[in-house]
Amino acid sequence: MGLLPRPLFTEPGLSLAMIRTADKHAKIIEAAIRVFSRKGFFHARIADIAKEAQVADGTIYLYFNNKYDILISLFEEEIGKIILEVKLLLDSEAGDDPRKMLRVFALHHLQLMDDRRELAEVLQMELRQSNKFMREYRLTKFSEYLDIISGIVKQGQQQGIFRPDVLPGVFKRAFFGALDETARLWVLSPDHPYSIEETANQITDVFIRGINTD
Amino acid sequence: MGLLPRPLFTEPGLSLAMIRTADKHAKIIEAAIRVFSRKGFFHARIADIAKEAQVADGTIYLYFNNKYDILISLFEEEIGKIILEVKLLLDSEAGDDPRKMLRVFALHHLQLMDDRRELAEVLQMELRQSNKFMREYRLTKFSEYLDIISGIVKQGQQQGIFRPDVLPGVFKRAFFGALDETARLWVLSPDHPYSIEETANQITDVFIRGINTD
Amino acid sequence: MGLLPRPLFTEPGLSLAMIRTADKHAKIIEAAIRVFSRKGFFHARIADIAKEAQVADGTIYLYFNNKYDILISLFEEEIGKIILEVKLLLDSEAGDDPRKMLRVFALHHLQLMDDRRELAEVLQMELRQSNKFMREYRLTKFSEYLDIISGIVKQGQQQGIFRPDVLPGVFKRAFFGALDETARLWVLSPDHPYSIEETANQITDVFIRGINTD
Amino acid sequence: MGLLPRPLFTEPGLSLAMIRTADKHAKIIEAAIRVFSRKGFFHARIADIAKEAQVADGTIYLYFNNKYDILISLFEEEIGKIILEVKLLLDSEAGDDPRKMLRVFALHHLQLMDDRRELAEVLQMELRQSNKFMREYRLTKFSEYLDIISGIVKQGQQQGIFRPDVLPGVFKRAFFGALDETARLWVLSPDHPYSIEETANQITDVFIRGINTD
DNA sequence: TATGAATGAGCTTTCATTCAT
DNA sequence: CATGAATGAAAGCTCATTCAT
Repeated sequence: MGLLPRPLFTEPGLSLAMIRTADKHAKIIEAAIRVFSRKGFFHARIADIAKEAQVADGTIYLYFNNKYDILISLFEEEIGKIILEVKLLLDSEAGDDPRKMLRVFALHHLQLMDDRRELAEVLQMELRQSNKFMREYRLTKFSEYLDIISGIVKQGQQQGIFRPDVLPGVFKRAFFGALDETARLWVLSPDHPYSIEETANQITDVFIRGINTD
Repeated sequence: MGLLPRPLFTEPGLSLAMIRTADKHAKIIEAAIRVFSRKGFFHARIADIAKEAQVADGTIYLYFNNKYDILISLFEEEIGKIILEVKLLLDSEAGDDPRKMLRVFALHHLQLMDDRRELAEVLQMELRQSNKFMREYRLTKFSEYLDIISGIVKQGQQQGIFRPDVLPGVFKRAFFGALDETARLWVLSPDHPYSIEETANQITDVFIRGINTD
Repeated sequence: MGLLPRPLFTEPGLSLAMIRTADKHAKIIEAAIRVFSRKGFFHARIADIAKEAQVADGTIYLYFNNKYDILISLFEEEIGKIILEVKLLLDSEAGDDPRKMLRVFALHHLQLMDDRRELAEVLQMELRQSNKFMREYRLTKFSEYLDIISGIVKQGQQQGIFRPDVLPGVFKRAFFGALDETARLWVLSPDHPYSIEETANQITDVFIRGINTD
Repeated sequence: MGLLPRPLFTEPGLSLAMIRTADKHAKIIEAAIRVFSRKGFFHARIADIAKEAQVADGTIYLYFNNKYDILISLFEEEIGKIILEVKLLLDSEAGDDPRKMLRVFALHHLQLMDDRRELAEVLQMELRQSNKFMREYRLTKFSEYLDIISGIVKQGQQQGIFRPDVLPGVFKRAFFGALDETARLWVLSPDHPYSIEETANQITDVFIRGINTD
């Protein structure tokens, strides 16, 4: 018995059970993204998600309180990951140039919406409803995402390259709205007439010209 | 029965019955706007709408095929009215100046979203879902609304005052998205930090600078 | 049209619709008694009651708020009827003699439990649980029923034929408990070894001797 | 493995394992009494009982076949203990006087219902249902408990101090019912208006006068 | 023995839609 | 045209029980 192979090294505080748990939580979220994108939140049945995740219906309730909780968790976790990604990208590719930063942000957002079509669809379709009907959940991650944009604007204004009379709180919504409405087209009709880079540049060009001091 | 009073004169093609019918149709649409804005489409019950419209549940099915049909009709009719309004306004207030036209469009859109809060909420929350789940209905009116913007852009490009490399099909979505995301803030938190005019100008300024030739 | 027969006289405030409604309410209560007696409240499904009452599942919710509400209504209504019955009987058969009254009460209670076996079973099995878990409902009718007994005792004490040191509030529970536990035997094993009259007399004899002054 | 310490001496037929087993069996029963009294049998979850007993859910199934089995075991074991107690008490305190015996029985029953409120509640609420739905289990202990009363009556009749025409089988139910319905009041509203002794005496007085020859 | 994650059958309740009046 | 009582399909969620470890 002592001869049975045992792991020589175990990550401290990360048991097999925890791995499995994390595994199932993730599996359910991923399944939910697929199902929600296919049928929408309201038409999606718990049974659909369970089937897609290859678990029993009841298992879902070991990881989430209810159907809404799946949606909210999905939002917060996925947007959380996106925030990390885009921040990393801004650091590594945009230097200290706010114009470059807007460009990077726009390209990343559109690329993401294109690459992860199913997630995009869920965000596009369900985020608005949720804000209204699940007030208890604040969708804090989403705010955080928008605040990256206003942060860039403020930085540009401090550097004197963005017009100081532009309100960052208004700009962030306008910029995000412009990108998101554009991406929405792709969700509805998957083949885009222009390339992602082209579209991202078009939009960023307008906004940068619009906000530049000169 | 023959003795019952009948209208001696009838507008051709518009009988009393039709007026009454139109009356109830409108009453139900208005009720639906209020109920959908309060509870969202999925949580709204036909019984809620019937109560709000002061008709019996069954009466609704004399004017609409089903619950979805109410939503679609609501979209098409209300957006139809908005299109008429904004076109009239563009004619009367913007002359032939595309810059002025964008300004008028933006102000009108935001003012509308502010004035008709309940309608705004329904459009904000339900339009996206519907696009996906009711493909049979094309939401043609919505496309028509967006095309007003691209029309303005094209006109400006022909006049040589807007940069020719801006794609009108991209611009229309960006501009609408910027306005709509901004208006969405008000739906969620009714008191706006800045005035509507201020906000409309901020956004239009950015876009006009962004698209201007020079 | 004026020649169509119309009811010449209509009971004020009792429309056809109201009769139908009362009808269905009663049908559901009766069905519930049968189903609850057969399977017990917890094992009884709404679908069972609906089937037994020959209505759709949903119809039940037009008349009752939920499953508990059926049980509570059943209690209050049936015990209400029993109270009326026994009061009438006491008036007509017991004169002013409290001893006779106890006898009438006992016989009536046991006879009822024997005649309406299904109702008896429901009261026997569910009344106790309900008192505990549905505190919001006070089971006021049941208290009223018990108070008939204490009323008789008080009357007997005023007339000087019952011992004044007997507490009516204790006696009422003891007397009712004695009768009800006895009746419970019949619910469990339907064939009684002794006749109802014999049993009723046995019990009443003991209690009357026990409470008589002399 | 053979080197593991083993008890050098074992009580015949009572190994350490059996003691541990008995231990857990008892712990679960005690937990079940608390949980059933709090929530009722149907609303109580196995998980609740497991938590209360500080064992895992699955462990319960090592000691009981199913949820019903816990309830039945609880009944039989607890009533078994009560029978032993009351028989001991009758021997030690009532001598050969059947009147005294009834008095002792009544006081003991009421005192028990007052002292062990949680057990009382479970017996009050669940015993009746169980009789109906778990026919396979005969609740033999409960019959045995009632038969103590009829035994006393028979003894009194043999001694000529109780009226011979009273049927012991009827009397036992009446007496028990009277006591139990009285105790039920306490379960529902914990503060009793009269002392236990007073109440026990009131009831026994009535029954003894009622059954005495004279 | 002991554990507790996983299972999936089961049921109350809701509500869009129908239709007899 | 108008009514609203009746319908019954549909689904979220619970929890007793199992079983791999």
